[in-house]
Amino acid sequence: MMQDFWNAFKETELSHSSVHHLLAIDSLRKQQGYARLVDVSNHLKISRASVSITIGKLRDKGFVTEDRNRFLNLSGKGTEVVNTVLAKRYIAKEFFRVVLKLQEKISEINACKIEHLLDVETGERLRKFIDYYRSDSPDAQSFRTGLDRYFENGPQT
Amino acid sequence: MMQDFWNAFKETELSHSSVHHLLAIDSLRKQQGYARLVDVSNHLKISRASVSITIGKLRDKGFVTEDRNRFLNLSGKGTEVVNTVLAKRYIAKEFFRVVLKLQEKISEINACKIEHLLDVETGERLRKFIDYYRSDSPDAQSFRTGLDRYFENGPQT
DNA sequence: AATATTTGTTATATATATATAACAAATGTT
DNA sequence: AACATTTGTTATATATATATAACAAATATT
Repeated sequence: MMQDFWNAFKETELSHSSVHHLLAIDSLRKQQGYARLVDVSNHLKISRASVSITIGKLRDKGFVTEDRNRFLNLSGKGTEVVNTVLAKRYIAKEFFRVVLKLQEKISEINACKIEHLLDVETGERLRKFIDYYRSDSPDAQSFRTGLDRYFENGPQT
Repeated sequence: MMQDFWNAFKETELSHSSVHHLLAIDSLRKQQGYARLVDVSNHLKISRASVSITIGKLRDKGFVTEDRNRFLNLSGKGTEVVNTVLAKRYIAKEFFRVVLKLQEKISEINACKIEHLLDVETGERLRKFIDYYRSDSPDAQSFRTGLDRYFENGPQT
């Protein structure tokens, strides 16, 4: 009983790899309007065989659906997972790009690395921080200018 | 030839798990002056068998040494890895704790999650950011005050 | 010293994430 | 329609990170 509950609970926990499969389906559907298994395979650069197994599990767990023509889609649950992760990725990327002023590409890579590790509270706090940092408040404006100078020239003793 | 070079190069790449074994040895030696296999096992809450295998590999790769009495220590290489990771962990923790004002514990957990993912450039940039954020510059001072208020009260339209 | 406990190793097993090979089903081409 | 290619599945294999069990070696207790 306890065991069943625990397993049901854990059903929602997805590995980093599984989440990437969901993100691939989302991304492909947004880009080209559909996502077949082979598309996911190419997108992630993982063999069809491996993708087949992972998608099979995601289907069993109810994150992914498949229509008569084998086109893949996300269920409500799947969409929720993807949106949550994308939101965190976006926040993290903004931080690296806008605050730390790292290159677009590096910001993207860093964000992908940590997106799935941020808990909700941390994500929200980071969001708030960035909001304030980018705001029109005079505090924030002069802090940005000062930070820029500091990044370029270091401490001006 | 090319292959050998590549393998030699990759020898330096350690998994997250392996790095944690090195960190455990470091931490134990700092705390209690020595680190045996069983201590690492207890510290990481991983079976002795598993630790034995991992430490064996780390010994072969030259990250860990063992004296006549089987006490473990880090080699120069091992120490370097540990110091690099600890520096990143420290920076990340400071960010969560001091800038985002998250709890000590949560900051620690977040830092452990991402410590091994930060590249050098990002780590340095984050370090610089925190330095400026904490500085006595009037910019930074009023930004901190404004941010605090924002965290507590949200946007004051 | 004899016995008990702790420690480290080895063998074997599991789960995850991947790969290749073989094959059937679907699709496309001539 | 016949043949070729693409697609998805299944079987089998590898690497990593773990576990338990059994056992030998070291250490501690009586």
